Amino acid sequence: MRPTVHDIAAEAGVSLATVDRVLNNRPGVRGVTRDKVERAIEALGYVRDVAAANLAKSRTYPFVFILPEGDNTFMRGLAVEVEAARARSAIERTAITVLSVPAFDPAALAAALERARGLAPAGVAVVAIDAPEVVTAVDALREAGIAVVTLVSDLPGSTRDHFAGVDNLAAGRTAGTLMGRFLGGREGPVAIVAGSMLVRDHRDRLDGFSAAMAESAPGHRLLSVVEGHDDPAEVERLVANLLADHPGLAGIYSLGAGNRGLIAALEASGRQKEVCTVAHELTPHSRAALLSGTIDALLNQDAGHEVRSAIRVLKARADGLQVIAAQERIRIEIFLRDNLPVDPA
Amino acid sequence: MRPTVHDIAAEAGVSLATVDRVLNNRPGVRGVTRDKVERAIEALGYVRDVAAANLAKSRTYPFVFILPEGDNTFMRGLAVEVEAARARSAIERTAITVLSVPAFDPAALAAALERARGLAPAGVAVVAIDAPEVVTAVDALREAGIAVVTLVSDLPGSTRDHFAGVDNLAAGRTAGTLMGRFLGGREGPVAIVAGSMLVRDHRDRLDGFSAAMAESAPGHRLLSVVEGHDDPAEVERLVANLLADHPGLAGIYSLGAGNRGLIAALEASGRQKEVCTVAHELTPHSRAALLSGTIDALLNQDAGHEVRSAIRVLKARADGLQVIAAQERIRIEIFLRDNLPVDPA
DNA sequence: AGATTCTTGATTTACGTACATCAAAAATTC
DNA sequence: GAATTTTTGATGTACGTAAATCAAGAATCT
Repeated sequence: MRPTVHDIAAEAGVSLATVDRVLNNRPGVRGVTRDKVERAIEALGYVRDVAAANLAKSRTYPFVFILPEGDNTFMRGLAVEVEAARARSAIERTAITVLSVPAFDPAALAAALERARGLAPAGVAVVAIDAPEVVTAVDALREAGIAVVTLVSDLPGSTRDHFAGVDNLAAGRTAGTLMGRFLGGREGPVAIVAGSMLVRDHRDRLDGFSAAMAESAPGHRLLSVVEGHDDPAEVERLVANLLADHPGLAGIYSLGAGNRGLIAALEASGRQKEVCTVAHELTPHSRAALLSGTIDALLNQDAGHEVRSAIRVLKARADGLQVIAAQERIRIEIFLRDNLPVDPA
Repeated sequence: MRPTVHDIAAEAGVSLATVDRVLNNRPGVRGVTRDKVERAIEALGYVRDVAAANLAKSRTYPFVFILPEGDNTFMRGLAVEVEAARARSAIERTAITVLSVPAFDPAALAAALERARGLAPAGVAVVAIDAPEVVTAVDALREAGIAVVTLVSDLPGSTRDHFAGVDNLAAGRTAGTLMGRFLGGREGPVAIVAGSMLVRDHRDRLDGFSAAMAESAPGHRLLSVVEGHDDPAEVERLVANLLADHPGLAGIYSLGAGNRGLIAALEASGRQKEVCTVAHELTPHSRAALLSGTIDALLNQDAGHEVRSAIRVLKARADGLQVIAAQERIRIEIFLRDNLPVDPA
C-alpha cells in the first residue's frame, strides 16, 4: 500500500496538521520540523495522490484561448480541438473561453490579449504574431500573474512561459532535405509559397528550408517567396502564376496553409507529377493530394497534441509546478502516401 | 458547477442509493425507476468524477509484461519504459510484474504466458511471436478473463484484445518509398536485413518494403533477405559479407534491430555515403549514424507511447470500458538528420 | 519571570463516489 | 388479504487530501 499523509505523520513523529503545513508550504513550521517531515516523505517515498488532492480542492482552471479567424483548414482544425477540450472541461476541471481575432492583424491580437486579461483567467494560450504590441500585451498578462503559452507560432521576445508547437526551423530543414533528395539532381527552380512573413513559424520554416536545400541540392535556384496569407483563393492565383512564369519549375514548397488553392492550381496545370511538392498540415484536401501524387510529402503538426499540451502546461504553471520539457515537445510528423493514418485527421 | 450524484437523485426524485444502483449496474431497480434516473443523468449532463470514483474504490490493476531478453537497444529501451511505468505504479494504481523470456523462442514465450496466468493479473502485455503454441497460450489467458495486449509485434490469429504497435506493413512501405526516391534511378541491388521471419512485424515490414520499392523504383533488384536475429554482432558479420559480395550495392534496408552492427560494418567499409541506408528505431547509435550520414532515414516507433498505450487499453478492458481506437493508434515516426529530437531518446 | 510571539497538535468538515446495511414501502404471488 | 418477494430509502463509513479552528506547548524578548 502506498504511504499516505498519516504514515508521514507517524514516521516523522508529528501531527497531521504539521505534515499538511509542510506539504502545502503553509507558514508556521520550524526549520528542524520541516526537515524531519521532509526526511519522512523521502524515506517512505510518499507521492501526493493528485486525484484526492484535486477532489479536496475542487479546483477549476479558467483558461482563455485566442485563435485566428480565416478560411484555412488547419486553423479550423485547431479550433475544433479547442472545442473538444472544452467538451472535456467537466472532467478536466477547466473552463475554457475562446476568443477569435482576424488573422495576421497584430493590433487586433493585442486588443484580444487585453480583453483576455480582463477575464482574469489562470492562463492564456495564443497563436502569436511576432510584433512589438503583441509582446507588450503578453508581458502585461504575465505581470498580472497569468500564465501564457504560445500556440503553433511563437513569440521569442516575450516572457511567455512556454511554446506549444513544433520547431519550425527543423520543419523547414526537413522539408528542404526531402525536396533536395527527391529532386535528385533534377534541374529547374524551386518556388516557395508562404502565408505571411509576419508570423514567426513561417519565417523559421523558410530559413530552415533554404539552409537544407543549400546542403542537399547545392546550387539549386530558389525563387523568391510569395505570400498567400493562408487564403486558398489567393494561393491558387499565386501558384497558377508561378507555373505559368516558370515552365521548367522543378518543385514547390508550401510552408503555410491554403493548400486547397495549391492543389487546385497544380492539378489545373496538369504538371502535378513533374513538380515535386512538399507542403504542411494534413487535411482532407492535402491527404487526397498526397494519395493521388500531387503532393509528394507532407509535414504535419498534430493540433490535438498541441492543444492538450498547452492545457497541461497552463495547469502546471497555474499550480506553480515544473513541466517535463521533453514530454511537451511536439513532434514534426512526416507523411508519405504510405504512412497516412487511416482516419482523415 | 458540474452535477453530482446528489443532483441526479433530486432531479429524478429518488434516493442516493437508487442512483448508485443505476450508475453501477447493481440489481434491485425497476425498469421505470432506472429510466427515470437515466433521464435525469441525461438532462443534467452528469459525468462520473473518475478521480473521486477511483479514490473511493482504491482500485489497483495488477498487470504482467512479457518482454524478450537480448542485447539490442530497442528492446532494452522498451524495458526501460516498462520500468518507468512501474515507477508510476503508485500514482497510476497499477502493479506491474515483468517477465523476461529468451528472444525468438515460441516455446519459452508460451511457458511465460502460462506462468503469467498463474499470477492472476487483470491484464497481460506481450511482445508476441507468431506461432501456434503462443496463440493457444494467449487464448487461454483470455478465457480466464484476463485482458491481453500484444506489444510491438502482433498475433493476428489470436483473441488478443488489442495491438499496441505500429502498422508494420505501412512502415515497410514507407521505407520502400523513401529508398526508391532517394536512389532516384541509381543502379545497383538493394539488400534487406531482418531480425527473424518468425515475428510478425518483420514479415510485414518486408512485404511492405518490397511492394513500395516495386512501385517507386520499378525493376530494381532486391537481394534475398538475411536474418541477423536482432544481434549486433551477427548483423555486423552479415552486412560485411553483403558489402564484400556486392561492390555495386546501392542500398540497405535494415528492418530489425542490431543497428550497431550495421553501422559498424558500413563505416568499416568506407562506403557509408554511397550506400543509401534506411533503418528502424532511434537509439543513440542510430541517431549518431543519422547525423553523420551513414544512415539516410530512420523509422521509429516510440516505445514509451506503446507502453503507456498498452496500459491504458488494459485498464479500460479491465473496467469493461471501450477504448477510442484512433487515440491508441501508434504513429510511425520518420527521422531525417534535420528533425531529430534534441534529447537522445 | 512574565508577556509575547511562534510553532505544533487535535479535531472537524469537505470534496464526489463506492459500497454495505437495515428498515420501510411497494409490488407480486398464492 | 395475508405472505412473500422485490424495490426503494435512509444512513453511515471509507478513500486521501485540503483547509480551517482552537487550544496547548515551546521559544524568544524584555
